[in-house]
Amino acid sequence: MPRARTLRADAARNRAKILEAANDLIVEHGPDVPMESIAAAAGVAVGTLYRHYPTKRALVGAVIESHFTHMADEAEAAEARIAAGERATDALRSLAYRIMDGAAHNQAVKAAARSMGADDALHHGSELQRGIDVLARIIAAAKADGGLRADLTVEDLLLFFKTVPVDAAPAVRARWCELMLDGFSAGRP
Amino acid sequence: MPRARTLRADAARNRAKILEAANDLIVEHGPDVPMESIAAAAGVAVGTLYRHYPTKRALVGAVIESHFTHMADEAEAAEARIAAGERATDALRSLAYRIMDGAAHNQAVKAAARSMGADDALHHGSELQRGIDVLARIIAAAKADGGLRADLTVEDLLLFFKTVPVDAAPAVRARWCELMLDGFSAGRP
DNA sequence: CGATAAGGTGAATCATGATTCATGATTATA
DNA sequence: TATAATCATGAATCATGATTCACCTTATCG
Repeated sequence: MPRARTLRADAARNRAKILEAANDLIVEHGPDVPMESIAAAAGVAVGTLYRHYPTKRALVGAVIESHFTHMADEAEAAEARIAAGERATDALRSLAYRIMDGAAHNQAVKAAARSMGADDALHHGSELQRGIDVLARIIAAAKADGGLRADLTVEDLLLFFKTVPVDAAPAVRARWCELMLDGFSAGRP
Repeated sequence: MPRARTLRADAARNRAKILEAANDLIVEHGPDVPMESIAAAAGVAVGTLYRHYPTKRALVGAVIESHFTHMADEAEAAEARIAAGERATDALRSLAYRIMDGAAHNQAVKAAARSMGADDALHHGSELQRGIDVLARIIAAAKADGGLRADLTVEDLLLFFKTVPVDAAPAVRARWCELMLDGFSAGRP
């Protein structure tokens, strides 16, 4: 998705560095990282931030979107493994674990978004939708092989990702994931 | 728990109004409600806030503590019902639903705490501990009557309360609770 | 190699919000 | 009721952080 037309080489480089720095700092220091800090971390001046992203909200939105991209890719990879013969339920399970860390990060960024204005008004572009679509197919497949409770929906999965304990230690997070997935599995209604 | 000595009547009244206003506003408008707003909602001037709570953090801490008190009370009530003959597993289940809304609120306030400095350094006084102790006894009882997976711990429950989807609609929250509790029940390991 | 438009810089501006403090009420006693 | 503590008030102070803009740099292309 190139801009109007070719972006100058250095500009493209800076844009990437900014996005990365924004992600890192927001994840690590929470919603209130100053734009100045992000600029410093990216090795540019504030003005440059604003050339690429007109407001802080826009920057945060871009970071979120990049997470959705990552998650959607992860989901597609899982789907590919299913196509290659892996049991859908197992693929979903490992996908959940894989996405978890990404989701944890995403939540941190979402918090940033919330602490500003419209939290959900932020893009929610096609990337999220792409991920949701894939997820729906995987869920259907997992139900078909009998590993998932029949009433589980994509929304449930999304809720799962939404409630990932962001600040918990990895071990705690894994335990949480285990409990949650057990609630998802067939056996109960 | 009286202060140094008797608090002037009007002062006590204000103190209560402030705590209530702080709770309401933080829950509704998020971590960044200005002290001015809280003061206005409580019907006092900012200076009065500061007479009762030396910093914003202190105020938020007090609000959190009051939530812990509420939750601990709720847990004790559940324990009483068990003593009165209710099945422990059922009591735990309904307790979870009961605490959920309170926890949702509490999370909002915790977010406020986090957005400032030390999030866990805030009190965590005896009220939290009281609740934890009761919870532990209820869990033991529920395991005894065979309704709970054997490896469930108090920490798991705490994690559950910690991850309540704060901003979700009540129906969504209920669904989430159902899924989670199914993960807690006996049947899986 | 220039010319030039695209890109970068960072001090200055502007807004918001926590916290303080000199001054004016109220409540609780003697 | 008179007086001393206690409280309450809110404008002023101070700090922080987003955003802008007039002025330099440099990539790109003939």
